[in-house]
Amino acid sequence: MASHGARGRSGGRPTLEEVAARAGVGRGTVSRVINGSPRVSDATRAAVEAAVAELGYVPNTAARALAANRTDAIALVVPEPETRFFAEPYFSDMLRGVGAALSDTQMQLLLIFAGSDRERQRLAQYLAAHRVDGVLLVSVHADDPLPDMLAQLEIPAVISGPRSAAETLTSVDSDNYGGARQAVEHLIGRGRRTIAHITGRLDVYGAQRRIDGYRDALREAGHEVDELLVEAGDFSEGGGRRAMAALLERRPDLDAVFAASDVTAAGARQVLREAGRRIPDDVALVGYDDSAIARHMDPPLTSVRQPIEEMGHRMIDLLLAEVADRRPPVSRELDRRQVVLATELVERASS
Amino acid sequence: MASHGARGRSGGRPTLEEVAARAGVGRGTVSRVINGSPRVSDATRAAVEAAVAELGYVPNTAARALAANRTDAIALVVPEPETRFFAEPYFSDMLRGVGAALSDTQMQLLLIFAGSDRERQRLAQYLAAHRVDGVLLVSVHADDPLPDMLAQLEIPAVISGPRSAAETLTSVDSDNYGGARQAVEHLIGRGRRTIAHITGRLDVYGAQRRIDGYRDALREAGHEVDELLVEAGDFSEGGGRRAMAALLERRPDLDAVFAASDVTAAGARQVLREAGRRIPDDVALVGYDDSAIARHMDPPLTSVRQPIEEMGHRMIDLLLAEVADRRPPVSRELDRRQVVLATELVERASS
DNA sequence: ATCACTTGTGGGAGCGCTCCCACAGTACCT
DNA sequence: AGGTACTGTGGGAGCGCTCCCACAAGTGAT
Repeated sequence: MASHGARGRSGGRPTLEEVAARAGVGRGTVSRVINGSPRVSDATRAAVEAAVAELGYVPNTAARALAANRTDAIALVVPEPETRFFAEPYFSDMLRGVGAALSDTQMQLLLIFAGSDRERQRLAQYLAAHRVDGVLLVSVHADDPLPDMLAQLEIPAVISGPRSAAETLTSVDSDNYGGARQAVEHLIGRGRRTIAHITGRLDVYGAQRRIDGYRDALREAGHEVDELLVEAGDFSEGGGRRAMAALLERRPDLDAVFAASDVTAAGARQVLREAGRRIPDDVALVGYDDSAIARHMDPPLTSVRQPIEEMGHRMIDLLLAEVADRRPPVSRELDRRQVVLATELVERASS
Repeated sequence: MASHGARGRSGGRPTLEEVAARAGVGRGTVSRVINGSPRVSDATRAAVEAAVAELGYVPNTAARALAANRTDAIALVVPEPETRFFAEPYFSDMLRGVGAALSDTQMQLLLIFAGSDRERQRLAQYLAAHRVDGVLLVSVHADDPLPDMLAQLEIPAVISGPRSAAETLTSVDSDNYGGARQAVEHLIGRGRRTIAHITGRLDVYGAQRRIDGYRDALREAGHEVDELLVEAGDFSEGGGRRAMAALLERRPDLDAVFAASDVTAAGARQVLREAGRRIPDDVALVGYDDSAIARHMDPPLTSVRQPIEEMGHRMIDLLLAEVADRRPPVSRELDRRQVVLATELVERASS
């Protein structure tokens, strides 16, 4: 029944106090040096830094968090049932950007899954406990209560993909409207006349914007918009199959399909093949996301690339700025609270 | 120049003390209830729980961490340059299992990237600061100093994929040897005679085990092992292309290829196509990982599925057990410190 | 009746830091 | 000479918890 381990024993990790003693200064001064305060003389700073190095001092995060009421951590909240989300390359790319942006800072990244009800409840606890300084929200649906909860708790948050045109949270998104236009204009440029669209989930704002882009591109090119050429999908492969089948039934004369995701396009491709349509000879196909699937599809899929990695980077930048500012939740210049990044069409053999 | 916000103000989040006052008990008693100590009478427990509910009390993590010298957090360390790693479905699946296992606990998940030197240095600081209770190590190379560092700091750690047969850390892995055998036996069963192997990175233990499995399967079937049929890859697509080209040059008569990853197989497939070989008619192709790419390849790729999600789950279970045990770093039963999970061959049109 | 445990409880001490007030020292005005 | 301001510094108080000691009350043996 021996007691509690190395707790409190000397020989453990050095504390601020010990560094102070070693450097022959007070506790406050060491704290100032550690935190980069300018109000320290050069000589003192050097002495403290030497002591820190000699002792191998590393600040105790918990103590700092308790005293300063901040955590130096942000959370990336994944509200999807994990299954859906991870299958997409979206996540990996986003994480890459987030990681890159974070590696310049002292911030830690917490990954929080909020798919199931139990997980969401735990998340609510985390947030209530202010266990993180800020939150990154990805892939949120229109009716998700999470954003409002964050606003109420006054926790800085940045969302990828606004829930609507009236999004109140700071958001970073790619230009879904412009991306869709690029895709459709490309198809028109290739001489396609009857261009169908398989949409994403209709409760996702970005999917709506892609529909808008699709319509406007057709209109401006002088094509009429036939609603029989638009079929709802859900970003999934199965959805792509179902939608493609419906479209072929309604408009067997179609000669191009713009799908709201690469996975959707993969589903559509299967149905087109089975129906004996050649790609791109009979039907041109364009996807969205420029995922690994697009490169490996047969034929390789033309796709709209979103700068997801950069989006992750920008989200972090904005979030850290909000965390740092803290005070003015309203007053700040509202200019760049809604960032929209350009997309790029990657042309491959499918169109 | 107003001062520091809501610090210390009443109306903030309730503390243990306030809950105690409300329930008419002492601080210690509330702490006991919160932490599920059995040494509390039922009546008192009920009173405290009521107070907790009424006040919406949530424990302050930082204070708890400081007082108890634990963090209730574990880190998932990704030592690869992020680029490589995330491209693989491996990561997503692993994360899914980890997330699932974690959602039953109070533990948080920290994601730490340790690709660049700066990141590695930060990681060392984290660990030195004991910012996490345990560490999950994925995808570690043979010469990585990380595991030893963890051992020295006495931080519980579990590694996915042992670095060698003599791995000292607790590890969870899939049966690379058996998986390779499955693949090769399958090809032999299909009547293939001249089966090549494109290996993974040779400094990865799992890749070595796959080579062993490949060789043994051939031997036991009475085939001779021709080293001209083995070419080193590196798990990447480019590596697959290079290796395939080399193999075709050396042994143009080959009629099957077992690639150490799906991505490698994708590279090999391109070269085979360009060389005019039909899959599977002329050359059968089998990959490893059963990733999304396998399903979407043309033809769909036969592949060895690893239960990566389950691996993530098991890793967490083992890690939490180590964290909970704490004391006996040596004495514990050593039986299941090296867990190996079975693989499964997913047959598709490529073989 | 006394002793020896056990069970449940209260509250002091202390975890390692940040914040801030106090104050010595110096510089520059009136 | 006195005032005012600023710079650099030390250290008290306190963040919200856990750990543990002390102790009251109950239980059963002697």
